Amino acid sequence: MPRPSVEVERRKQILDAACTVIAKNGLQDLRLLQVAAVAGVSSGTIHYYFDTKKELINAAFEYNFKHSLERRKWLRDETREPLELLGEIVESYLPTRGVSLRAWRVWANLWAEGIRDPALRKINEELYDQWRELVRHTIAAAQRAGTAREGDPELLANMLIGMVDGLAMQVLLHAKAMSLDTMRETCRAFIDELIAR
Amino acid sequence: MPRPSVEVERRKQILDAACTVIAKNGLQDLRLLQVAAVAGVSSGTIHYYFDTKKELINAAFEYNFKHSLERRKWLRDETREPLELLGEIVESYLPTRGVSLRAWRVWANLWAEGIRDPALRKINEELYDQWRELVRHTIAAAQRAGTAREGDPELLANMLIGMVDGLAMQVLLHAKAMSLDTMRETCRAFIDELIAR
Amino acid sequence: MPRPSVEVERRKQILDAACTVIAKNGLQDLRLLQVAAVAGVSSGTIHYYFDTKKELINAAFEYNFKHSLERRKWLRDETREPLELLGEIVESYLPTRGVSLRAWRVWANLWAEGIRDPALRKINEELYDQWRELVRHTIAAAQRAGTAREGDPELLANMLIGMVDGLAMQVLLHAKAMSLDTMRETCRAFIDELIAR
Amino acid sequence: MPRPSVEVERRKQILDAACTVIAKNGLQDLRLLQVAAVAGVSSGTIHYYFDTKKELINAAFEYNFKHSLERRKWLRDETREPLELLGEIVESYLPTRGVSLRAWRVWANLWAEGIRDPALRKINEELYDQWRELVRHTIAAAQRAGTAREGDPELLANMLIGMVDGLAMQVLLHAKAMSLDTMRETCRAFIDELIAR
DNA sequence: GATGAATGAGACTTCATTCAT
DNA sequence: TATGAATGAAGTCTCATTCAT
Repeated sequence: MPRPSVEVERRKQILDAACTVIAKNGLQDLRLLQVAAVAGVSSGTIHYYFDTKKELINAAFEYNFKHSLERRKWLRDETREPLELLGEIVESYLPTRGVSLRAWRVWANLWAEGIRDPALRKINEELYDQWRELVRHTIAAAQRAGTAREGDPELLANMLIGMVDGLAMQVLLHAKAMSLDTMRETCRAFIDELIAR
Repeated sequence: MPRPSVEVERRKQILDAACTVIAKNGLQDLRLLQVAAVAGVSSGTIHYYFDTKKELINAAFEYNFKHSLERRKWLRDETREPLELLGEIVESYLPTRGVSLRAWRVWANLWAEGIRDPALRKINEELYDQWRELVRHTIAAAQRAGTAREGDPELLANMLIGMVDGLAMQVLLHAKAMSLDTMRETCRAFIDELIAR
Repeated sequence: MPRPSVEVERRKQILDAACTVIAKNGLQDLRLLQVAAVAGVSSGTIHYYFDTKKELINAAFEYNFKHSLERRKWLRDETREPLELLGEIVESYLPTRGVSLRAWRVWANLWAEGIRDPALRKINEELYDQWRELVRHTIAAAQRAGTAREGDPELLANMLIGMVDGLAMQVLLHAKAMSLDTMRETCRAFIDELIAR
Repeated sequence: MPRPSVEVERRKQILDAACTVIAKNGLQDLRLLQVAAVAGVSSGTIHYYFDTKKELINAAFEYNFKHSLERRKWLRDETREPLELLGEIVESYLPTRGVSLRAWRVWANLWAEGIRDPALRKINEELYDQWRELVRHTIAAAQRAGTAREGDPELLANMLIGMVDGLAMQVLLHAKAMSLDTMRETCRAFIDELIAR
């Protein structure tokens, strides 16, 4: 009596555990036994759902990506004031506590590994495209609404996204000169002083 | 009869090989035998100079960092026109071919690993501090020279550095929407349109 | 479905193989691969049951000790004539062929290693205590039975045990002046001429 | 200009260091680099004097043996009262502090290793023969002097030597029931009560 | 669906030995 | 004589993967 829901649920459970372990130990020190322990299953079960370690890892990166999109659905809100929305978009991308921090740490591993792995590059590109399109669209809306200056919205979007990504790495690395607050203020200033009219 | 130059030279040789392998294979797939092969020494020699793999890796990251500074000494040139110099600073940080690309790839691995390793965080911080100070100082000089608008130079420096770091990751990952040229134009635009008067 | 007997059985199998290899090669030249080969398992299986080589070795010494006790249970026989029993106790401790010889060789390695390892010292002490108590008790019984002279039974026990241990080493080392037979006669003489009335 | 005395001296220095390391670490954990360090020479020098590690070890055992004889020359004293001398012979073989303790620890390693190595067996046999002959001769002298009972002096010598060897091992292993004092008393009692008239 | 005992390839590391100096 | 940098064979240990249950 196959119960597909069980399989789907168990997969999620394992992938979530994998993300937790990647965030905590890095890809370098990811052990399937530890993923199994965190997921509360046996090592055999991991292989029942994923043929190889590589497959699990890539699926975990994909899971982390999908999860990020899911969490940010509400940012596609055409009724909000664009510039205000832009602020919230950035806010939602800050490496704060909890889920967002775990996601960023997983992402840092994807970047390092993606240099060599086309599958991971594809995942990165998907998120990057969506994230850039969202920002670009919101800036364009602000320009139409007259709250943002003229200027190529795609160019501005790339600036802002690059800034968020680069500063986030410094926050993750606990650079003294780049705390979470400083990052927030820096991004805010970019919006308020260089994008806003 | 001590041959001090031999030890120093051999260390460099091994560290350089390690950087090459990190850039090519990532930390994940770094094998000491491959480092040995690239360096043209035996595996025993690696351990003669470095007690453990971890020690070698950290020393390689340090080497990569010191090497980067060395290569950019000439950017501290007080006689140049500041805004022009700022352009060259950014240009020198682009992940172009050869040495710069290798350095960036090594750096991406340091970022992923540095989340857990305080020693690597320290290396990151040192480079970040120097890089930020250089950019801040150059922007301030441009403001004094009247070629840059008013505005907190530290804030602007953080924006620019974040941007470079974040966009560089996308270039390294071959994101279709962020080629090396697009990155260059984006950074140039930030300087020309938002920093310059 | 747990198969508890499998784990216990496999452990014994490995420990027995370890004793065989220690007796044959000494601790010095004990190779895990050889233990694995003798046990008929893979090297991985050794590590599945014992985290480190050291742990295996100590467990093997413990196993050798427990095994020795097991083999000599029958010597605690209150119905036997004490002096005759004493003779058989000594006889059972002679480094003759087979099991006893292997046990003695393992024991010689424990002695050399125990100088530094408290865990091994403890094992030595346990056997020594039991062995001394058995001899002391038997001598006392002989005295009560009137077949042995007066004299502190503990002192006599220590003399006899020391003698057995020291002479056994010479037998193991094939000293020309101390064959197995000479050892037997020497110990017998001690019992017959110096303990017996 | 060859100065043979230098070579001889250096050899002794290395052999003495080897004994110290064997006593401290056991054969198991003897490292040539550590012997070199204790001897105050380089690892290369060790190999200048000894072709292989095995050769050094065997020479060290030989050195330890010769050293023991040297230290006990004075025990061959025909003018002393035999029974008293016997007591001093035994006393000189107790594993007390300092030199004697080191010698015993080295010896314990020789025993364990000698089971397999004929060269070491030979060293053991030489000491054992001399030691037995000395004890036998002294007991015989006491019998002739009328201070010892009748009885085969070789048999009694073997008993006493076995006892000393066996008890010494327990002292080396810090067995609670066999302290140095208890060993001394046990051996004394054997002489006073079972050998002496 | 799930387990976990067992495997074995492969990695890091050690260390006796060599040899140019 | 003596050094110590360099070697590389060999060993321990790890861990993804398999498979009988």
